[in-house]
Amino acid sequence: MPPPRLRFAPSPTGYFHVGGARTALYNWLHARQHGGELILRIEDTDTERNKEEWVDGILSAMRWLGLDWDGEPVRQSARTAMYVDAARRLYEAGLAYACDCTREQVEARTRGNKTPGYDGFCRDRGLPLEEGYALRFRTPDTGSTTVTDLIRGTPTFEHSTIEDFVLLRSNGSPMFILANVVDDADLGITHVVRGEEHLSNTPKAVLLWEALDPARPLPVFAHIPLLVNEKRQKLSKRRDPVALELYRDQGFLPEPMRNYLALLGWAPADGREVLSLDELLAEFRLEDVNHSPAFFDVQKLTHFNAEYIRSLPLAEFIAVAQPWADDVAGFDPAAFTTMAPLVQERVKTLSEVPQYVDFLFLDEPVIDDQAWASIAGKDTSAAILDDAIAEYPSAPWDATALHDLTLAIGERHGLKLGKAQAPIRVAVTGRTVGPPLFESLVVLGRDRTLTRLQAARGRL
RNA sequence: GGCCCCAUCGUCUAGUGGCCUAGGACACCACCCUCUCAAGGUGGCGGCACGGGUUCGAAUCCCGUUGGGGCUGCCA
Repeated sequence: MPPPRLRFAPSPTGYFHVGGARTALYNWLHARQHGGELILRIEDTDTERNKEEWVDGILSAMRWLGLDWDGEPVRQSARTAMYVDAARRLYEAGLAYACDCTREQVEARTRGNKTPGYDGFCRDRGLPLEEGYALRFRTPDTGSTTVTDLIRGTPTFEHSTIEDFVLLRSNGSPMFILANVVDDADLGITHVVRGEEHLSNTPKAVLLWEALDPARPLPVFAHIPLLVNEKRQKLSKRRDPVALELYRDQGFLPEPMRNYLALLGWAPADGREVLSLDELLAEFRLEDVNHSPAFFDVQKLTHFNAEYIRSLPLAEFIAVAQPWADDVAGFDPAAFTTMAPLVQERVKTLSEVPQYVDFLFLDEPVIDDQAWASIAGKDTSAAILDDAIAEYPSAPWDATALHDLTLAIGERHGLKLGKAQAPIRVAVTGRTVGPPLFESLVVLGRDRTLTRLQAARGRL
């Protein structure tokens, strides 16, 4: 079998969302695991809604995910002549006809019909193919078309339920279905892998494909289940906050995103969930993809992200996390490097990094109100701080010594270490949660620690 | 409304007629560990939408019902 040729065909009408990303991933996996090619085709035939910035967004999102493509992206807007030419051939062969009906006229005529859609009013009027007239495909009146789909089986559509659909708008520009089919044929596409929302349009595509070139074998179709929101509706660019870049900007890594997306609708034979790209490439099977829609669950994505972050070699974690910590005033790379291992095992997203280390860089910690209230309300807080202020100056400045010393201070006041460390943590970091305290104090230094303890004691 | 697709714990899934008293993961709860928080460990909660068939036997096959979704545009 010759290597397959796939295409990912997004339209630049909004930001690139996770549903598109998964479609791209499935296309990429199938192409690459069979030594085939992946064409990136920008479906920008709707000039009203397309924006160049969205095209850039698609390209950068693909690169971020690590999905490459072959050759230059194909721009449909640059291939209009080819679609119009195909339309003209259809018109001349009598397989399509010109139409001047307005939407209002069609609605007025067809109101109450059992089979909705265009009524074929212009079929035999012999209107010329020129500006001002739309071109419609002449759908067969009888018979049916069966779509052969790797995932769905063989859904059959009666021709009587398919209206004479528009190929060219009255301004002469091609519609999606025409451009789509002409391009798939011209580019030698062997597998059409796309979202299930296109399944209903596929018989039209098959009809068109056969009308254009009956000798050319049809591509293999694979309609993958939709990604849905919590209301089980198809993910929408406008409605749902699922832009890929949104996740990138929140500190999600591309690897866990890719891993999670692959598992939304597919699973390996055993129970593994963390799969490398190589493992996905080896084990993914398009024909094993699920049939039912999947909810995009940020909580599970977050879990994957945390797992990947923890599994990073320390140097790599520092490299990806540093830009986030760098935003904090007074950022100190050496101090950050020391704290990094303790931060790495705690953050679920990179955006959480600053809150674990900012106290090291700022002149004074930002004291969280709730955290302060939690120690201000306890009468032991002052005594703990007093003892620490008295004894820290002469203590060996290492984590073990500080641990033991603080443990002793706590016992003196009838507190376990968990309680005893609380006022010190809040005084020094401003928060009740954070990296291990005594390691933090070591990095902070004795002088700054004492200054903060005294400041907090004064505030009590 | 018409056409098409789909239906296992809250979520993602394993399951392709007997291995299922339905397995795993996320989330949630409890306990353990523990300087906070995580991580880790142990345990728990929780599901085959419903009704008919077929079969010695059904989550798995068939039919119907219900529910959800997609398409139905001179959007893609």
